[in-house]
Amino acid sequence: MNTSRGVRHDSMRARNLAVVLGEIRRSGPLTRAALADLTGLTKTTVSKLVSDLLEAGAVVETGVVRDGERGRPGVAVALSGHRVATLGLEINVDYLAACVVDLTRAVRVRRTRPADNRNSRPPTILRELRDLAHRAVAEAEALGLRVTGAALAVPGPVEGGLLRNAPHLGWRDVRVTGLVDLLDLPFEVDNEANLAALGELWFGSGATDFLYVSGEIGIGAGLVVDGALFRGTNGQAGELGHVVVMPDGPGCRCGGRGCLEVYAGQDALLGAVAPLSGRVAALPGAAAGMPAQAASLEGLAGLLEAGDPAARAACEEAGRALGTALTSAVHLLDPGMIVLGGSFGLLFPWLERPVGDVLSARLRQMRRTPPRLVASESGADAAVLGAAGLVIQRVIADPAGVLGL
Amino acid sequence: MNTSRGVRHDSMRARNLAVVLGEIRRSGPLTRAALADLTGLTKTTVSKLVSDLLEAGAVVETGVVRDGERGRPGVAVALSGHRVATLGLEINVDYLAACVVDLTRAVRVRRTRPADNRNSRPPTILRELRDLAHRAVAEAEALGLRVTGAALAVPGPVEGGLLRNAPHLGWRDVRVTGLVDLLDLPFEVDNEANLAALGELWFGSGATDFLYVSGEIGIGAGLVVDGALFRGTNGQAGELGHVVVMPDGPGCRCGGRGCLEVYAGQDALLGAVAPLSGRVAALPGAAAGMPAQAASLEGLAGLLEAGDPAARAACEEAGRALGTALTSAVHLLDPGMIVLGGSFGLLFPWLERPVGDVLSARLRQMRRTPPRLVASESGADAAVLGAAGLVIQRVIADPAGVLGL
DNA sequence: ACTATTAGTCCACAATCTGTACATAATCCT
DNA sequence: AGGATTATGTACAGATTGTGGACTAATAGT
Repeated sequence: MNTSRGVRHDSMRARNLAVVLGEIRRSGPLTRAALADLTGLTKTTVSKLVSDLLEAGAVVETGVVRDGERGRPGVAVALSGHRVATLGLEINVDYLAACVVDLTRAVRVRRTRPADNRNSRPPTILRELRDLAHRAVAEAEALGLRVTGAALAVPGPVEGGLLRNAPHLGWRDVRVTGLVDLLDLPFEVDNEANLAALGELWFGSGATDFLYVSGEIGIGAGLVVDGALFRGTNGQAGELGHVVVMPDGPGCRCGGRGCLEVYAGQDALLGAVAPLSGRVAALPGAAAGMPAQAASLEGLAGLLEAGDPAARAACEEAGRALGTALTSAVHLLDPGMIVLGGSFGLLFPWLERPVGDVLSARLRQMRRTPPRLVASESGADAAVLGAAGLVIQRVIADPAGVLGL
Repeated sequence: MNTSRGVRHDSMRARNLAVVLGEIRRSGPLTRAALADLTGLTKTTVSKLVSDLLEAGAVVETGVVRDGERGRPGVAVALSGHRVATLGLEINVDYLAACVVDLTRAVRVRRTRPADNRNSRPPTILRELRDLAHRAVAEAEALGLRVTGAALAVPGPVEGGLLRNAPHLGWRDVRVTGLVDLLDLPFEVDNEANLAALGELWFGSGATDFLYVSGEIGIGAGLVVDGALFRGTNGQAGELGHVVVMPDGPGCRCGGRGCLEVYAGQDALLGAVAPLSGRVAALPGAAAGMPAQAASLEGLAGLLEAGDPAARAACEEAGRALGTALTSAVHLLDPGMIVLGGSFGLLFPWLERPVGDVLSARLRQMRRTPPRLVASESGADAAVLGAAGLVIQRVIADPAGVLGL
């Protein structure tokens, strides 16, 4: 627990700026009078705070609100997308990505670079990422945006700026904060599953309480409770992939046996239909030249569409394993909803029934209603977007500090 | 998400009172000068705040600090146990309990009343609990204490003042907030496992990051991260008892199969040595006239001490199941430590090895070190104490509101 | 004894929010 | 159409609370 600092005049003002900006963010364009109502501050105070935010370029007046009520109409104030922006970055197994998002969470710049990172050494990739980041920032500046911070998504658990273990990259204990110096920006790093969950929060359906299940090559999850990410004690919560499904099942690369990943990881899913790969290649969805993984996953989807019994059986088994692991997750984490993302989002039509069946059979008596099961609304870029969104959140939570008010 | 209110002068002051009081709580007796350093407030402000807290009876001056440094010695200020207190209550299967705790978290009044609540109807029990509470409050007042709030621990999940489902009491959807009117105090209700976790936090070893496992008749758990309880979306997180250990194992009363409770619940543990109950009764520990459950649990412990192979095998199996469920819990919740409480605390010597073996075998590769496994420091009264402590926390977090400053 | 150093208090001052008053701009009602 | 009503947003004086430097008090070192 950190030392809790007292409130002084300047921090009172800083807090009130954040409250006003946060309320504008949360409840769309609002008049000063409405803001005064919502925040409990007086109209006078709100006026002063809003005029500071206008000057800083954080908000804009969007025009007079004529709502049919009588009385003088107010002037609506909304977040401004013209000045403040943040940078999201991602290192994944087969690509690097960068994006710039403005204060309204509109995506302004997107750059992706395919790369087979399995065969590269960390310094090389970090150099490439830095180039990508610089180009994205330059592009944003050309649009008149000021990039105020950055965050990076990596496919593995992070502890103090150190990527602890990314088995699919073959990296262990790699320091990934070197970008800070060059970009000269506030910088954060976090697990891809965590940031993808935040991507779903801010760029998805609008739900504020859910467990986002990230089905990539490994399986991770990020829990969002009341709009905030739950990280656990060491920031390693949500490792759904190694929840025990069958205590004496087949061995897993984590050293355990019968983990979820053994039954529902991408290798397991694709391996189950491997004998059919000839057929997969012949399907129209499987274009030549694409990375092997993606082609195979699309191939699997194609087989499923075509009603292939082996593919359906593989999905059925993976789905039931996922349902079993999610049962434990629901009991322990108590999520408001379950969102299947990544490859599980793609395969949702074939996973929904087996997963849902297991969940409802096992949870029916304990809970009035088991959490709803839905497919992710955000796509493959959830993690980069979540990274940029995380920094936007920091700006909104402390406009005074970040924008120098 | 609630409307976030702006900060006004009075809430600034309220916050600063809380900051000062919180710092006194956290870092023991402190001089005003030390408080100014820690909070970032000036000596002047701290002096004024402290004098208000002194007047309200929240703190006392404990005397001059002569630390050998040169310069005028300061006067240490510490929490006062003389005026402010709170009430903790508990309904469990075989007893009712009440306790009064002062601001220093010293237990001032303790009352327990054995009762076989399995065979009673809610109104009867609630009436008895109210009597117990009134007697405890009267006793506290005789000590010069002012009881400012109360909390109640119940053996089942709570949603909005409603005890949803307490299978071992046979209660469903019972409203347990009726005590408020009579006591005329702020009042809260929560799950016994959650409050026992808080009991461990405030009355146990002093750790601030752990998963408290409550082995009662059912099995629950409460996660504490950085001194705060994690409750999940509906306050139902930590239901360790129904984490899946073996997907197609024996049926559980929750409607699932192979839940942890099936393998390590009290019924399972005692049932495994049931054929030996004749021997149990003959052991010195099992005095006649005690409630059946307690006698059996002690009996089991007696058999274990005596090296009984069947009892040891039962513990071994339960321990391995617990280890399996805890593996999933560690992956999902990322606790800093695991504390075994309730009957698991009692049986710790025989559980430690099997649980620890499973945990370290399954977690070794994923984590530098698996979370440490320890027995609870607090006893059977963890939940009542946690309830009273919860209200104390409320007072410390908002002295202005509670004490009327 | 004298000096340096630290604790705690006093008082004038500064920062910020509040509350009332007022100009402004709609709708409602006759 | 015109006045009454109602709501928005700003101005100005006032209230609350924290700040900062000066001042007194109490101790250790020289």
